[in-house]
Amino acid sequence: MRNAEFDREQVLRGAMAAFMHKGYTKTSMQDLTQATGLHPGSIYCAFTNKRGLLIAAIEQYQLDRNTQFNSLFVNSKNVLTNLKTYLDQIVAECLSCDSAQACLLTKALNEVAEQDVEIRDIINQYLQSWQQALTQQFTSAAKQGLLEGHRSDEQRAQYFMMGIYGLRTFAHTHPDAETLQHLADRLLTEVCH
Amino acid sequence: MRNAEFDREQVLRGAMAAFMHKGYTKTSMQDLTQATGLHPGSIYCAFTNKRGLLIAAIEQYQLDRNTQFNSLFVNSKNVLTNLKTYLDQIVAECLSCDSAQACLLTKALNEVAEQDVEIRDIINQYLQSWQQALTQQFTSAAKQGLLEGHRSDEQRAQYFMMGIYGLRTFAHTHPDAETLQHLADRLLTEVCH
DNA sequence: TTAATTTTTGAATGTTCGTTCAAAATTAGG
DNA sequence: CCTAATTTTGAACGAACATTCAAAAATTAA
Repeated sequence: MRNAEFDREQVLRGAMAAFMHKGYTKTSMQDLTQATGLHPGSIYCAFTNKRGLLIAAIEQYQLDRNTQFNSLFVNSKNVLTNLKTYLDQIVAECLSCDSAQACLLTKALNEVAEQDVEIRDIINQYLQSWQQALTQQFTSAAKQGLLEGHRSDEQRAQYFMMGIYGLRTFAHTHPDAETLQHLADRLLTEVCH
Repeated sequence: MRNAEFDREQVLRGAMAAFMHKGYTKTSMQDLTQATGLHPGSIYCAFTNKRGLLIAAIEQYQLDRNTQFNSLFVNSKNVLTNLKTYLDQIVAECLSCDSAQACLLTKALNEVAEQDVEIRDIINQYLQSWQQALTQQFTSAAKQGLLEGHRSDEQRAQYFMMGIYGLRTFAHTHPDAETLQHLADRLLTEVCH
């Protein structure tokens, strides 16, 4: 008997970074051996193939994002303050120069989802659970009397997600703090009215 | 002497469809010979290489979109009515089953722009001219007294574009007419306030 | 009709890709 | 301290890839 030597999370974060930087198709196994520190055989032993490594990396990404999300919203602050902090984090991410600019879920959704139903379903499921988490926040905000208008919490969450998707794409052409921050602030204002 | 036999626009529309359907990297030259009806040698003769064909296809895409945009906005109707029609067209596009669901500009921006500065600059230029065209429409709308609030026309155009980007991504997970239409209507309402 | 020029054709090329596999290394249980 | 079980290693593999190129076909000008 023998246990695997590598740290699974560390390996997956390396793969995540590679996939986010180059995209799935353009990331070669050579890139992945370098990014993960694993030899080809080990990758195939642990993750079946390149596609399996992507799926595992997407899962890890979702876990990390979930942790980040929860740690932001478990406090007792005003929900709107938390939502603003959340958006500010995304704006900062869009402006950062490392390859975390893009969301791996939407990046993979754009690239492989049209060709691979199984991966699309996995990503859709993660995005759906993200939407539900956001909906809960708007429910809390409503209970705190922070929202105007008569839209459902789900509709607010959907509009919010649409805005974040758009913000990330827009950042490609306008990687400018002031512009992005203004759009983000506007989005938050709008979604609460 | 001899002129090329093929119809350039027809060839580029075929290439456009292939790139939109499979993405740049996953579209093989074999796919492209089939989509364009041209043999490899002819493609290389006319467009230098696969990358050159993408650039030409992107240019054609922008020309087609521009024509479509102008033909919608040259009429004398209420600008808001035109903007609504424009959004409705995009919603319908997102729901269509053919490979025109995605915008080739943003699709290529996501896939190759991080690795290819020249293509990124080309796409950014096209998106910028689209933003300017939208800004003009908001300027017209303001003159017609159709807008409330005190945001600049450019800011409205940017928010509008962000919304469209987001709508297209959101459509991947919610390919549902009612949901998308609601988001689009909300976007238009918001951008005018 | 001919000659010059250009495009078309599609097989061939070298490269890179994802994947495999048998041997070597490592570890845990008995 | 073995032995069985599992992982690691990295060279090797066939397939698929973008690209090339020389011969053939087609067009135009003379």
